[in-house]
Amino acid sequence: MGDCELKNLIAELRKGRELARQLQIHLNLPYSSRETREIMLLQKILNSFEKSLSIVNFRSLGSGTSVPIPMSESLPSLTGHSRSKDSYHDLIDGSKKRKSIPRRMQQVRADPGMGVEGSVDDGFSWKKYGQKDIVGTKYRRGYYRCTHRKVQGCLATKQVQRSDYDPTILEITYLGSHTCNQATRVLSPYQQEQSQDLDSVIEQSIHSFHFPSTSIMKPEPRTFSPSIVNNCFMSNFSPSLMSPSTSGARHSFGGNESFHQNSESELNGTISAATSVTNHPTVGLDFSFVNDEFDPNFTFSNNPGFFF
DNA sequence: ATTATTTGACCATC
DNA sequence: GATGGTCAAATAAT
Repeated sequence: MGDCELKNLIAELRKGRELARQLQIHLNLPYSSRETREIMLLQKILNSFEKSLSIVNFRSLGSGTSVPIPMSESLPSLTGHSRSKDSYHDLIDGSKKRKSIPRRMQQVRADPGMGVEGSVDDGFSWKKYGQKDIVGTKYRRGYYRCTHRKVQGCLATKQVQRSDYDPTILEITYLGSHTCNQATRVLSPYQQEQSQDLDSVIEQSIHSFHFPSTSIMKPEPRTFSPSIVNNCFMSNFSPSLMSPSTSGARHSFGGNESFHQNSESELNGTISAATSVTNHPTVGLDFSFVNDEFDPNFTFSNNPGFFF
């Protein structure tokens, strides 16, 4: 498929997706008052568009297109408050653009009965340092930091919270980039490049639509994606990038992640990390990577060829 | 005994 | 004052 055709196809898919979203808005939510069937249909329509875009974009990746993800532009409502003494937040406070936080969210689906949130083995070792009840959400949020924070000064943290809509989904927000040797271990430069691409691709498989309770309960509407990255999509990737298991996590929980750099800060130069190459079958998991609201005006200065 | 997690207090921000 | 993020003492797990 030529570039032109591909772009047209993507443009059409995006148009369809936006129309579906508009329909969603015109249905005059809150959803709770709507027929479940309507909601489900609408979600299916949106999911179809998202899947299509994911597939198409994956193909485009095969042709060498690499895609940066505007995660730092997203999820403003998640930004929350911070302590100025924290060096990570000092970075942010230095520039007034809070949205430039290297923040990344993904959703991980776990089979019922699987480990507690936060025990996900995503290839890095984390230490829990707190948990908090968050207003408007059913489940408390767990706070984790890299276990190498003390020794190596790694500032990477993550927040894990069970989804209100689907308790089997864990919403994981990664903050900051790993500067510890976890970030570079095992992976060869080639693998790191691959993992970056994988990360980019997965980010594009985002399915953005408003979930009812979120729109109602949170201060600002957020967009979430249901877990739709299907097996077909994921199976296209190298298993070595799929399932690390070198951290001390006790629960068998495969995953993949990498971290986007903060283009404006000292975080520059940190290496996007993926997972170890330990090859465990990814069982009982369904990963979904989440982005915020689609922004048609968003431009990717680093990559003019970016589609979504 | 050591390590990890939980919990309430504290602090910054809004 | 409400909220979210972090600290550190208490507790639990190994």
